[in-house]
Amino acid sequence: MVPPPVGAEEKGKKDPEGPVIVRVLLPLPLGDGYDYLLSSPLSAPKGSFVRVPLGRKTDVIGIVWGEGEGGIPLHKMRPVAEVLDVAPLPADSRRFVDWVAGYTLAHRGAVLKMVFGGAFRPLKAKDRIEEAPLPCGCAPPPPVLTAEQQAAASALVRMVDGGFSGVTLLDGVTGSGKTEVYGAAIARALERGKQVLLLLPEIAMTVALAARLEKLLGVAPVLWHSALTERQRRLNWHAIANGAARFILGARSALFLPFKNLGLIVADEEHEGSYKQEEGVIYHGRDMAVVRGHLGGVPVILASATPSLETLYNVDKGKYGHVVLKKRFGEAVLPDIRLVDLRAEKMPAQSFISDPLMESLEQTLGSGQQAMLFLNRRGYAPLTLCRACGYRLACPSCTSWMIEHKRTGRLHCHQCGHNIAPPEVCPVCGAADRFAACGPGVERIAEEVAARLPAARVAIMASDTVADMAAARSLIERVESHEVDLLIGTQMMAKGYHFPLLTTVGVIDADLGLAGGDPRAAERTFQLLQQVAGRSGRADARGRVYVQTANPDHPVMRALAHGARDAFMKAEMRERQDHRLPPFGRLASITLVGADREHVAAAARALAAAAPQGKGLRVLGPAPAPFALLRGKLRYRLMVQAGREGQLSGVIGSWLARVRVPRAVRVQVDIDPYSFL
DNA sequence: AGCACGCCGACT
DNA sequence: GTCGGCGTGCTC
Repeated sequence: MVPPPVGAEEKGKKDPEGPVIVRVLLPLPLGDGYDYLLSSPLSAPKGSFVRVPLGRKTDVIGIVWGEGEGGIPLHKMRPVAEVLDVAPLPADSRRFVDWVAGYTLAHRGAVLKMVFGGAFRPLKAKDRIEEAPLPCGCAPPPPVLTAEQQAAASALVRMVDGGFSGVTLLDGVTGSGKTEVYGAAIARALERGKQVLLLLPEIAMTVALAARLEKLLGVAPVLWHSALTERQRRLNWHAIANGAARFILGARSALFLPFKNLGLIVADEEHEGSYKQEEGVIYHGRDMAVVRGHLGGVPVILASATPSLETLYNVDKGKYGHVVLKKRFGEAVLPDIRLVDLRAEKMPAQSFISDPLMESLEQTLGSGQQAMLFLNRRGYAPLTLCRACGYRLACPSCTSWMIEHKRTGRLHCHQCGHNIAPPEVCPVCGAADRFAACGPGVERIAEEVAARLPAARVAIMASDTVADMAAARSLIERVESHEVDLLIGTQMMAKGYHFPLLTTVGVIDADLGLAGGDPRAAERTFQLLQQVAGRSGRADARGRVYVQTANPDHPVMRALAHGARDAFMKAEMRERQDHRLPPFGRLASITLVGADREHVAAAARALAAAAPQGKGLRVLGPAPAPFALLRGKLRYRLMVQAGREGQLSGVIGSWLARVRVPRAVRVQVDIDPYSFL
């Protein structure tokens, strides 16, 4: 710390109550905050919320992060205007902000912004809620658990009791009742007066699970996700900060909330790629949950039926505990998974449902049960081309095709949302009526079902048909109450839903996710298909799954058909080890984004020229990124490959600091990229 | 992130 | 002659 100017120092010596200089972190991407003067009678320990002037604004809220750092003339320093009547941000929350900023290379202030939850304002007096003890004695009776569930629940409860701040994988097959098992650990943490955070990868699932958990635990969870209104957001934020909220169910951003006495974190569906935040501060919700737990001395439960390879690796290494549920709950057994070899099926053109699958659908619906068809493609057809000249309708501002949607009657870009009316004639050759829809999307499958199973009541579940949580809820209810016979959907349908009457699942194109050079493709495809398969046969009737594939010998398909998850994961792990890919090595991607190709390319070259040398470090690229054009911006990509040891973030941070990149080119760093797109 | 300053094109 | 584009720099 640079000593304050002489005058101030003298004053400070004479008058211990005199002004002190504090470092205030602001929820803005300004780096590490600014120094402000704090004069008596104000006092503000670390973590205090303060109102400070900034530029022409007088009402910026920041947090006292430490002592002033000096290095700025006293006359530029402005005074703290007010110390807010809000509990200071606890030390573990502050350490978490520091850690995440250091790791992700985001501005510390940008991370603090997440702590503020987007809309921090002090509460009005009438909205103040005092900390309320849990209503005792009115908890619902604990659920009836199987012996296997009981053993698993006891192990997790012991972890909570022991105050063991480690990570445990709750590894239970689909339909094994993981919720009831981790529910026991949540109940115990609540009994002990602790706050519990339950994370889900997507907000669409929170509402359905909230109702189930309230029934199970007798406590309605406080929700935290991006769809809250500003008032709900403010009330929930303060309830979490003052401890009134005990049980919080949220999306990944909930990790940054100012918990008063957090005692347990559960990350459900821990393998889900949607835990990865891909914009702004780029982080993986599951990994940061582990960090948050570690920094707060809080146990963490990761739950999944198809754990990620990284998590299984940590189990193998003995770093994570492992609690296993091998059996489905009650009478249910795991579904029978059959591969349908698309090379051997003689399917007519424009037909995508094979005979074995169609027969099974007829039989299933005929006997009053439900079925589900899975295809991870929205819209009617993924590609529209001109049969006269071969031109493919593409988005003008993205590297992507325009995708026909019957629902809107338009062609949509799935990257930027740009949409157009179907053109009358080919924009290249002028031919009329020569456009051909190539391949199926969920709408086209619905069309085929309507033609071949006209009596079936069909619903489509995709992000465009289920725009908000109310729509998702109402669709789920329609399926639950058997107003729908056949559900056709994309991956949003794969997650956690429990439809007792659903016995048959068809996977239209199991090979879809395997194309391209993504090293995680096989793992992801396996997890997704296993989850989809797991929607079937969750009550007493055994489920049947038809997996249509042109690669029945692919390790993913063989593993699915034989229920050989562990062997498949072991083989994947060897592959990763051979290529020094995560978790055996580390990756970071650096993407340069800008409107001017020359500027972006020049910045990428400059960065590559200054690349760090060193032990086990490799910098690949620059090359045009997979979506080289996105929303009209050009994208170049560098990949950094490193060994397991070493400070990857630090190395990249100092590298970027050495290179001057014009402001018109944005630099996006993704430490531990999940998707290579 | 916002906001101001500053230097080059088409308008009352 | 001005209104306004967004490139650059600053905010304790």
